Amino acid sequence: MLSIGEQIRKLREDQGLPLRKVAAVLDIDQSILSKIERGERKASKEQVIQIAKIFNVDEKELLINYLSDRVLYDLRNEDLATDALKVAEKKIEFMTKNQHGK
Amino acid sequence: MLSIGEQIRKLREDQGLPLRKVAAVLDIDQSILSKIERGERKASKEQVIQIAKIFNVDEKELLINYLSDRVLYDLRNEDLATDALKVAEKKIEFMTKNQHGK
DNA sequence: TTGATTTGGACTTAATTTGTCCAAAAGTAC
DNA sequence: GTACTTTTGGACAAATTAAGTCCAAATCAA
Repeated sequence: MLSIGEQIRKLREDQGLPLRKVAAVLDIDQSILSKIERGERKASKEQVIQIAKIFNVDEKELLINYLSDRVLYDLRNEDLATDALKVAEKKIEFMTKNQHGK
Repeated sequence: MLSIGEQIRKLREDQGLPLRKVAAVLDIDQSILSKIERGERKASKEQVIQIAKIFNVDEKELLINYLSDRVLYDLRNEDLATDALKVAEKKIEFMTKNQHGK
C-alpha cells in the first residue's frame, strides 16, 4: 500500500535513476520531484501520465493511486472522512445510473 | 439524494427565507449564496456549520453531504473516479487500522 | 575527501478562490 | 402593466494556494 509519491520513488530507484534525470524528462526541477516523492508537493495528472510512460507501467493503475491520494488529501483531518467517502460512492453510483453527470 | 447546494436551498425555501436574509447571517453577499445553492461556488466548512445552526439540522449530516460533494467535485470528469474512491476507502481503512495518520 | 545525489528554504509567478458590487432578469402582488 | 422583491450573471479585486526556479546545505557512495 504505497502512496503515489512512494510508488514513484520506488519506480525510479528500481531503475537506479537519479532525481535529476527523471526531473529533466518531466521538465521540472529535481527538488520538486524530490518533494513529490515525499508527498510534500502534489504531482499534476500530466506528470503522473508521463511517469507511467517513463517507467512503462500501467497508466490507469498509477492514476488511480494518484487520484485516491488526492481524495484523501482533501479529507485530511476530517473525522467524517470515511462517511463522506461512502456517501460519495453512493452518489456516483446514483449519478452513473441516472445520467446526472450534466 | 440532494447535493449540498440543493439541500441548503431546500432548507431555506422551507423556511420561506430570501437569500438576502440568510446571506446576511453568513456575512456574505446574496449572490454568493445563490451560487452556492446552485453549485456554481463552493461553501466553506464554516459556512456549512453555520447553516446547520441556522436551520437547526444535524451538523454531521450536512457536513457529510458537503464533504462528499467536494470529493466528487475533485473527481469530476475522471472516468477512474469510482476506482479511485474504492482505493481511497481501502487506504483510509488501512491507515486508521495502523495509525499511519502521521 | 571528493563527487554525486538529495533535501530545505527563500523567492517569484501564475492560477484559483472567495468575495464585492451592481445591473439585468424573473417572480409576485396589486 | 407597474412597482417591489428576489434571484442571477458578470466584471472586477483581493487573498490564498499552487507550482516552479535557484542555490546552498546535508547526505550518501566510492
